[in-house]
Amino acid sequence: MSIDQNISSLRLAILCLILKAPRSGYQLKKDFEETPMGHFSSSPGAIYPALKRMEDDGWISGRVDNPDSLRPAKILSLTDKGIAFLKNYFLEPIVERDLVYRMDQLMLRFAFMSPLVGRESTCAFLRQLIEALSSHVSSLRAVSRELENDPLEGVLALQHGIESYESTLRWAHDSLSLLAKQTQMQGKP
Amino acid sequence: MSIDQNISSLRLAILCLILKAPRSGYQLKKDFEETPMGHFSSSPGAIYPALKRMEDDGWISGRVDNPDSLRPAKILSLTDKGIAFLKNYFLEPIVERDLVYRMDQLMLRFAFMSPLVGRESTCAFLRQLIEALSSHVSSLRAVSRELENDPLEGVLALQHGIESYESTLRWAHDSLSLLAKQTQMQGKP
DNA sequence: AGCGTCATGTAAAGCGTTACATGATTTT
DNA sequence: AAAATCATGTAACGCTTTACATGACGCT
Repeated sequence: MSIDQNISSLRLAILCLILKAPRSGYQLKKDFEETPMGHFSSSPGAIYPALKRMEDDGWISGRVDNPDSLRPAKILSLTDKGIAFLKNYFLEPIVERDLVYRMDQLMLRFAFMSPLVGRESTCAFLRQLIEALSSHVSSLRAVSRELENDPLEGVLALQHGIESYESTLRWAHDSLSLLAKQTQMQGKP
Repeated sequence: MSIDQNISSLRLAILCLILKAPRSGYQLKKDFEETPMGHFSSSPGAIYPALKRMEDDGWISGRVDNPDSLRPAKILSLTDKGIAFLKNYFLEPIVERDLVYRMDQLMLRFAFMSPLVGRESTCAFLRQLIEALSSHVSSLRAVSRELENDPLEGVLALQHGIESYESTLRWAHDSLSLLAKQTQMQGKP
């Protein structure tokens, strides 16, 4: 079903950034070091090989800017294939696996999807997220109830997980209201 | 300073589980599949090599249970060296890096440290965590304030990060009160 | 003259994922 | 009799980390 079974978070973060605006490997490195996207940590030994592989895959292509300059930078842009990939990726349904293993990728999707697939799809994404989170929290609570004679610290650690998902759930509700309101206002100026 | 620069989450999770009670590779696999520790996902191709490496490092050692049985299981226990490693690891100070890149490891520490280093140290751990989280949230809020003309979705994604840390902060406060109360009560029966 | 930054990479080693392999036992 | 479970692993591949390497430019 899903076109990409697995894309690494680093690859996705890179694609998202050069979707927003084409840039060089060095600029990507800076972005990861200096912005709140920091936890897609990255050394040149991760970024440059990743760029090469994605160029080989035909998702991005580099063009040397200012070839005469003595310090030429290779500016990377998405190819049509790369754009198509991202579009498909952004529109995939959310499954429980995503919540547990790939929350970071869900947040990347949310932060970067609107320009490519529209605000409507972003709202749909949030509605799916709310659905998935609600059901996941319920099942975690069920597990928690069965842990009554486990060590207190273990129960509390699970409690932390539950509260994190609940916090994300509240955030999704709030963000959805905000986006929905803004989208309406854009419709009626 | 820090004795272990980097231990993988899988290695740490395995050590914690066999600290709680010695067990086989297969049992570890089951634990990761069936308990809320699920996100230390794991296939045999991850667990068995990790066990082998940790045996080579001298942290754990295996003893075949029921050697006569046709289905012998190799039960792994911590060595003295492994226990010493874990003890040191549990007592390391919390740094901002841990919050951003290794929250899962912090939760493992919390869940499993008490039997080895005592409730007092666990409370100290929570106090450090509260300290680190407070300061991290402040700095994220400062970043957020500078993002006023960025796309709404980007700002909201950062907001999600902030709220997650705040939720963890609330949890740490609550857990500390609970543990402190319980520890007191154990003192005066 | 030296240090920091721009800019791109390579090499080695370890870790994780997916898939495959084996063989006995228990359940349906 | 077939399927699931117990129990342990290996092989190939890709990704990440750490460290190293190169060279030009800009500031002090």
